[in-house]
Amino acid sequence: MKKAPTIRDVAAAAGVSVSVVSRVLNPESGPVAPAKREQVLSVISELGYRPRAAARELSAGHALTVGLVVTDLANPFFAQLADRVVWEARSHGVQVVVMTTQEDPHLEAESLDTLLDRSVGGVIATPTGGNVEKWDRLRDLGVNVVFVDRAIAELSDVDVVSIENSDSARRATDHLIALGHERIALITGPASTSTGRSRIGGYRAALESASISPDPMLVRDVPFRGDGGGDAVGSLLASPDAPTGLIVANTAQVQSSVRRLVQMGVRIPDDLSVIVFDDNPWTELTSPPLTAIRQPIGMLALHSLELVLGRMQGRLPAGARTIEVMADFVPRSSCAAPARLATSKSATR
Amino acid sequence: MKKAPTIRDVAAAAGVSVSVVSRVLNPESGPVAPAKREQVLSVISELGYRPRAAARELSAGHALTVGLVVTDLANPFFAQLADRVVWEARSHGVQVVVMTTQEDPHLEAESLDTLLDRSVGGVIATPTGGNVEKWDRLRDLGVNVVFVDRAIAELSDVDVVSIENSDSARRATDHLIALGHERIALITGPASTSTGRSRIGGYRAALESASISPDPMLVRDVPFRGDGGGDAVGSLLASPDAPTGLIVANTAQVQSSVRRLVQMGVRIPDDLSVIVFDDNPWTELTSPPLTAIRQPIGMLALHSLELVLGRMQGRLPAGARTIEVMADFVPRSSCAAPARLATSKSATR
DNA sequence: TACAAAAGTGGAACCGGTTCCACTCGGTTA
DNA sequence: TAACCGAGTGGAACCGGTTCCACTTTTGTA
Repeated sequence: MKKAPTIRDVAAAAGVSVSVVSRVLNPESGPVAPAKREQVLSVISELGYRPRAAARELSAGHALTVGLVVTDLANPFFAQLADRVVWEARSHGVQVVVMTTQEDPHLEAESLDTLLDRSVGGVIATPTGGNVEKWDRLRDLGVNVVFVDRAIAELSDVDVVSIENSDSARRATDHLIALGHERIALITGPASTSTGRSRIGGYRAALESASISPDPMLVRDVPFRGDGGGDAVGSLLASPDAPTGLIVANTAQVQSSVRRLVQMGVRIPDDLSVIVFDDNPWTELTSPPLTAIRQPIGMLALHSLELVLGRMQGRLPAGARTIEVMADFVPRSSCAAPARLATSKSATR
Repeated sequence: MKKAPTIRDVAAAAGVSVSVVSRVLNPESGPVAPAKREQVLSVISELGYRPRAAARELSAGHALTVGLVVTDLANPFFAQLADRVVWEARSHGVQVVVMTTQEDPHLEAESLDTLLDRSVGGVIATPTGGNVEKWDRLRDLGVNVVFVDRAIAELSDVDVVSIENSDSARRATDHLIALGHERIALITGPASTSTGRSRIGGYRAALESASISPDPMLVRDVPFRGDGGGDAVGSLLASPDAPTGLIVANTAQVQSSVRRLVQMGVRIPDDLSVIVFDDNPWTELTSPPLTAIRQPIGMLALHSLELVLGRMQGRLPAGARTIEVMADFVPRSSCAAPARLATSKSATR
């Protein structure tokens, strides 16, 4: 087991001081005679020298690393987000430390402490909603924070990147209304999250424009974890006045909801028209392929990273920025006009 | 923006030397009087002191970090693997830096250099197959390497964790043979990978046991990236002597293959019986639900991390270890006896 | 030709931990 | 009572970079 060369090894081999080597490594930090620069560079490649990140971090006070804090990578949404973030970060020479919270504020707090130990320059996170003071402390210590997909009401001065939640929910609802649906159910994230509230808002706005009076029983805000989506589907369809259209706007619950629909043998779109917030590749392999709101995950990742890196390099003006990107509406075969039969059936009960 | 307290701040506030604080932090490194220990601990919690990871790394020479090198996190297999690795690592106080290679040896090499800069204690990787000398150099510099899912023939002295590839392929093949299939196609990973070869081996063994002569045209080893699976499906089914059974044993190509089957309107299992190597939750939401070989990803993650951490702590005997875990066979509705019609149709051509 | 400004260089402190070592102080043992 | 041992402590070097500063050598300008 060999030992990796250090900057002093390089200096000695090149017959210069460590200062010169360091200046070759960081060109902005001072002048070096062209001849010596060549000399040093050749010794570096000959020895295979690479500067230790830890040493650089120690003296710089912060690392060229960003933390990515998400619920879990088993969720395709976060997996793809992580994939894009890692990819973009790489092209900027930045590493990504991934932490998962399982939607548990306690684990989230632990993750933030760990990232603080590591002196990360920034954090991209989908916050659980707790730990308000912890996020504040993090920012106070100079860590740049960007929330993605969700925001926290109590932390209004944090950068946020998300899709246009209200607009997306509105478009999905409008689509069903245009097909003739009047009883449209919405399964969405907790009303305590900005995402949940905005999507409910967009849904309500669409109903109001169509002069359909909203039925609170048709709106189900379920937690991001657990089987809340499936349960909501079950209880919605068990109702005597069951909906003819369903929008699953809680990304984490799409799979659970669709699974329940399949298990119950619900015929789509005959019995129920369905729109899901998910661009999982498998949604078009189900039968029928599901009409979906596709979140432009690459854009979310790109903007998040741009914000974090921009702040880290101090090239962004002060003041929190909110970036909302458009989501795509992808019509497939899971929506149709409501069946006469279904309408009369619910009417006769 | 405040400044985080350092060990010297703690020492000063507690009226002791930094040595004492350090010994409180690392109990094995020396004695501390019980009274002073209490004193120091109380100052630590009062100041909210946390040791900087970079400083510790610098003097220790290596970090409490492991690198995870996979193709991409958009692949559910790697996403779940990463999820479990991150989770297990957390419970050991270890952080995970994720790097993706896009199956490109050049990007892989870059990732390894980066991990070296970061002085990671270990690397868990799905190797692309190239960079043999680079992997060697990494190990030579004291980085513990564990390959997961695949091995590299040229690197025989590296720990490997994978499923029982041969056995799994054999079981899938046996299942189709038992149903009466004789023309069974196999889509698998490149024959240059251990995984690909083992699965072909298991498949051939099953055929031989049943005295079915293998047809080389029915075995397609396609790259992990790209649309090789879909193309293979297309060309297999276009053949005058098309198979009645199909095993997709290249995890990365399952989605592409199934997509093509759906696009071509192939009736499953009437026209074709299908078994996939994938435990993607969506495989049971397709119609029909797909019979699958489920890789115990949690086990792969657990064993990989145990190996890496075990080596890092030097509590494992020398010599490479190979761990193969059993995969589950999950029968669903995508397999049936071959249709007479299909048989006669292919016979009449 | 004289002198100021700029380019180039190396020494040394510093970042925040860990660890070796010398030292003091009590209590045992010969 | 002297020699010895171990627990407990603080000083200082060290890990491998970066950066400030003092110093020497060019170069440019009056």
